Amino acid sequence: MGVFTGTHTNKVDKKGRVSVPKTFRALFEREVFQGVYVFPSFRQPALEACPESFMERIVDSLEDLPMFSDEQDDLSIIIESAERLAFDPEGRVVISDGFRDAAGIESEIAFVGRGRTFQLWAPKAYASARKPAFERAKTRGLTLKLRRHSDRASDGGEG
Amino acid sequence: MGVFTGTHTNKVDKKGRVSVPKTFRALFEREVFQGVYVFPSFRQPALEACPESFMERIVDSLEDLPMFSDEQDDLSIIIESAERLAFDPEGRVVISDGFRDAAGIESEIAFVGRGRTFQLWAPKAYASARKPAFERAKTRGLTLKLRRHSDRASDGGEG
DNA sequence: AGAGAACCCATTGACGCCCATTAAAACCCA
DNA sequence: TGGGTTTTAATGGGCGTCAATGGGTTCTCT
Repeated sequence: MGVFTGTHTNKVDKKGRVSVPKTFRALFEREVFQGVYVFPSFRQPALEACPESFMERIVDSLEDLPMFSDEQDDLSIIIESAERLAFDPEGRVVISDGFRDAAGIESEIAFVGRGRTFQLWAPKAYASARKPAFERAKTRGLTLKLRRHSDRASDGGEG
Repeated sequence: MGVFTGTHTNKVDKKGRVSVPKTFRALFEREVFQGVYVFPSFRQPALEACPESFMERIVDSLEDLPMFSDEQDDLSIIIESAERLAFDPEGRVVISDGFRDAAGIESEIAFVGRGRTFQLWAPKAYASARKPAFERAKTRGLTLKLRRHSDRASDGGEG
């Protein structure tokens, strides 16, 4: 299946195009739509990105919230603001001016793997946001309870 | 299935390549991706390494935490900093400059088995980190409660 | 017709692939 | 059990391919 990992920095050209890293593009092979869905993060000065199948998962999850509830209303902004960007023949996408401004992106974009999704950052902003996160992980001694081996993604239940 | 055990030291060449011990590589036979995922440890001056299946397990475990939560954000640094390194035809991988610096690695790398994962150390650093750990285990009389036999991670069992 | 978008082509530099060599462990037979 | 042989892992370096990049051209829609 594969996951988005690592941080890869590529250049934005005059036309606003940027190459999506090959290792990321490889995870789109089984997607019907060859391109990414992008929307602004409301927690960080960055953009969130994912394949179409994951966007559908978000939509489904939103449907689990009560219809007409404040929560559903608010979170729906993800869908409302999401742009659908197709790859060009060389595997590039065009980031709109509005999105670049929102993330403070200028001449370079850092693609940050997040597992089933990834983020787009201005390299500097990412560096300054990541450092404290690493420190927190170190000093607070963060731990992660691993799923048991067989406990596959099947949404079954937790151990 | 097999586990990563023991400590094996190999040389790093001018290109930053290092041979992954054959006994370790043998445990990748059933993996789709022939290579390792590597990320800096935030507990020790070393690098953590694992097969893709284990990295997916980490991703799945992170998904058990709420999307957009602080906790998920902080722990995601594992995935964000993880590099995906493919084996070359001779079973070597390239360790980036950044990673070598982070672990103080120069001309040699010690591969340290950790069961389902393994670590990469500068041999000297490993030697000096291991001694006190062994002493602690001895003096504190550490014990381990074993899982019951059948309590397998029922991932299909062995062929 | 003009603007914007999608496509095509050329360049280059890093990385993956291939071959040759060395070192060592496993094997075989006396 | 020892010596000799064979296989295989580890190492080193040269070369080709492809991902990333930049620019130019065609197409489309208003």
